[in-house]
Amino acid sequence: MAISKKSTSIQQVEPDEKEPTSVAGLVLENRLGYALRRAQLAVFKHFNEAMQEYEMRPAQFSSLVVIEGYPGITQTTLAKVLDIDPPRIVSLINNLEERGLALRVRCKRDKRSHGIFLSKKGEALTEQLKELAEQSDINATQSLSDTERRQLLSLLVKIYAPETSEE
Amino acid sequence: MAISKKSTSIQQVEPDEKEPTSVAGLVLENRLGYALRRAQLAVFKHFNEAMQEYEMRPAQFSSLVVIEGYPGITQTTLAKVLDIDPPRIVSLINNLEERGLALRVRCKRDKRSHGIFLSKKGEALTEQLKELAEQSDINATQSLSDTERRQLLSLLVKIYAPETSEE
DNA sequence: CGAATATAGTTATAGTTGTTAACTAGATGA
DNA sequence: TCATCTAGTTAACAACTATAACTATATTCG
Repeated sequence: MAISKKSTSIQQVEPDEKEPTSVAGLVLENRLGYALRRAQLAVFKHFNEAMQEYEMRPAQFSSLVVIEGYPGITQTTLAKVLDIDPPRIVSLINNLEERGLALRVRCKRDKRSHGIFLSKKGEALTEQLKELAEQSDINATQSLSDTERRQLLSLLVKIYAPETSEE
Repeated sequence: MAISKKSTSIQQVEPDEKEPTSVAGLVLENRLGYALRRAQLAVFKHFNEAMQEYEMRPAQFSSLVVIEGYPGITQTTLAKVLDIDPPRIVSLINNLEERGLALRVRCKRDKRSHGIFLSKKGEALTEQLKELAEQSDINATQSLSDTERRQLLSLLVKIYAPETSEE
């Protein structure tokens, strides 16, 4: 229950003596959304450090992985798979193309659309970065056992893609 | 393994016939960072919809909850607890203060610092929103059982605050 | 056929967030 | 007292996301 203090009429009050430094004991600790956000930021921090020398952002890496798995995928489909808006795909692919990692190939049948492919260089880099990313995930979750990590992954997939996780 | 296609020399290629619409079967499905991000976005989406009529953003709500738990907390400490930068706190508290939900009280002992308190209105709203938030989390994770939800929360806390979760 | 409609990709824009540097007022300690 | 430190603030800026609108092609259907 809230601590009643007639807050609105207080003029001069000492800040609380206890100086908390974590969310321990607060309702926040029981909020799934908050915990997800904090955990996500912690894991991304590791990822970004691991990828720093490759100048690879999370969304760029995800794109590489999807393109590797579906060579020739169109930009629209890539946007659907990654659940991001089409305009974001443009600069994403521009960037990968400028760096010689991916390339657009105009589709013969439907000249509006492009198939996206990885270059040899892109394929090689993707292979390399996938291992880095996996290691980064493990480092970021060292307080978890392998079993716990697998459990966590399975629970998360159930949340964001409930239909595909029922196999 | 990557499908070899001599990508760099291709001029005209049909996009793949299969049109994937999810990350099912891809390496992405095994990436903890990606799964965390997608799940977090999904849960936040529910939260934002639930809070829409109150114009309450995640960080504002988190602040309310922490202030409720530690009345008189200073802005610096709040920043530490929420793990955000001090400049962000300023506009956050400004907003809550403008809306009559919280108030700064200059500390007698150290006139540089402010204790932050909830107003009566802020306390009442926080109580109300906490219930909304909990319901929103449950709605966002309907594919999870209560046990799974508790498991997930405990795993997440282990990641972002490993020391406090060992009790 | 050809006009209306729809789609893929793009551009431009702006709102929102997070980051950094620097400033002010007050505190601390030699 | 002077130098240094800290709490809070301001301002500038980089990054991300969302929206609207434009182009070029494709499709539908009278």
